[in-house]
Amino acid sequence: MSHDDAHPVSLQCGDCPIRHRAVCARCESSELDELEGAKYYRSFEAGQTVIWSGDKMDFVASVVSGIATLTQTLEDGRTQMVGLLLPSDFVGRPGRDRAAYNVTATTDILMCCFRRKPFEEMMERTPHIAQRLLQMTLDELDAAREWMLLLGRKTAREKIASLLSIVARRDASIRHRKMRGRLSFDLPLTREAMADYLGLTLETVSRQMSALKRDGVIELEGKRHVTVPDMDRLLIEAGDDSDGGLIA
Amino acid sequence: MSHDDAHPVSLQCGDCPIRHRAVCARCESSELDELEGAKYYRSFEAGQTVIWSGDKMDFVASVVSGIATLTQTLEDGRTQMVGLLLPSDFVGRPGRDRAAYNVTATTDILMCCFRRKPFEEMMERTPHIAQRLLQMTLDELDAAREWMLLLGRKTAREKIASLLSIVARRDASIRHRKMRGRLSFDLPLTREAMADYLGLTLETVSRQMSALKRDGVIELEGKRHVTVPDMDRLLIEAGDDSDGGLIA
DNA sequence: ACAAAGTATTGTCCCAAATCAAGCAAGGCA
DNA sequence: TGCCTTGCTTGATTTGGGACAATACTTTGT
Repeated sequence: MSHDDAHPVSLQCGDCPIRHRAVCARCESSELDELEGAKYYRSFEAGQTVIWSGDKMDFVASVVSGIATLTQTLEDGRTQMVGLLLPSDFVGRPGRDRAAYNVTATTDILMCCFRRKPFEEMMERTPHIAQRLLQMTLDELDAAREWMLLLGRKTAREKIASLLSIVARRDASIRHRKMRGRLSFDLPLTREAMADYLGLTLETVSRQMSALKRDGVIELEGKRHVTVPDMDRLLIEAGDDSDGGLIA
Repeated sequence: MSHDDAHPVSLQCGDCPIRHRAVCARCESSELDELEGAKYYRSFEAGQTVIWSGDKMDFVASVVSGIATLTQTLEDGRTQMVGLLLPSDFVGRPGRDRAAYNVTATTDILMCCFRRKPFEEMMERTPHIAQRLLQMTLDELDAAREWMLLLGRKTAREKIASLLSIVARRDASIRHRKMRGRLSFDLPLTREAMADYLGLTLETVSRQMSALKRDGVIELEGKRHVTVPDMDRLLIEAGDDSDGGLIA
């Protein structure tokens, strides 16, 4: 499938950094023991394709660390990102044996995998897994619908501002900072990936980034490090003043 | 909340037209008995709003008959439809007490409702409900992602052709016809609703409908009845030749 | 230190779709 | 019978962002 990392990683579930957010979040220690026995790790380097849409997919997985993207394409090459996979996100679908999307690592990534069949059987026996997966799927559905509003109705400038505020929010939540006043963070995406996510061309992304910088909404150090002097200002630029709660 | 229909409808779950597709699809007869006792029906007239986004929502429901839309709006009025609710589709989210979207009846509609709290408790006890809801939610997530590709990357003409082929597919599946050659169906949406679904203006929808008619891709009798002389041709116009499998 | 590849910015041109603006057909109802 | 309203179509005009192209900047390898 893909050239996996050679180093066999080994982690105890109890020490796992995504223990409390992933699909196993609700499991009790006995249930965790069973997962512990069935899991295996795979890692991919930045840029590698994890799975091609349409390929046979005999496993499901949780992202442990790193970032990956979920994309769909039209046969003439037009590409749309349909999901951003962050640590604790789930990949694959129980009950389906072929991948529906391309999955690509944008940073080095570590995934905690289970063979699909055993996982499906375990889900039948273990409501805690199914319950958590339902919750995660409902959250993703909400995120997808929020994104539909962005893709269908927002201007290029609003799209960029929305993406920046989402990345800012995620960063703030990981680092336990509050979403007010000045804050800065790294963009984990290239301009092209941003374009694929927002339904724009990379040139338009570049132009709008420059425009937001010119207007003082953001400051840039290098290409990837963004500082937002006034978060409220950015949220107004994003259009959906209220909350805009995407991706936790 | 809204002026419900005065006629108290009563149906046996065993005779329910959506019995095999709704959230209760996997339930056994004992489980069905419990649902039978807790359910109640509500109906809404075409055009009525079922729920406003942000409103308190103390029930969940299945659409029994009729069609409703799920929409999101920006405060300046821009509107994006994020889901089309057909018979057997589920409304509301266990574990959340406020509606995230506007729900509007586009035809007269009948819904099978459950108070939220009892439903949540029942879900804990009844894996069959949770399993089915997970399956339905995963399907909706796939549909939402397919729609993201449409909104982000398709042209107006492709968007219209995609919508028509989806409605045609659904109609064919209900009437047990195959999706080949000549077939015709009613559009359950106004031009404005189509525009909100496709991220276009209603003028563009109208123009592209006319263009597809002029080019012989579709024929129109009145505004709402569409005949497709050659389904394959329409699928090619939709851009995603392969399958394009949205909404079952 | 230089080449080569990948990533980003900027400029020019142009078109698809939005916007603004009538006009038409079909009910509903007074 | 004529007046509204609602839903739809069509036309004229503007514009946001796409397409294509040239030019930087930044890594990485040799």
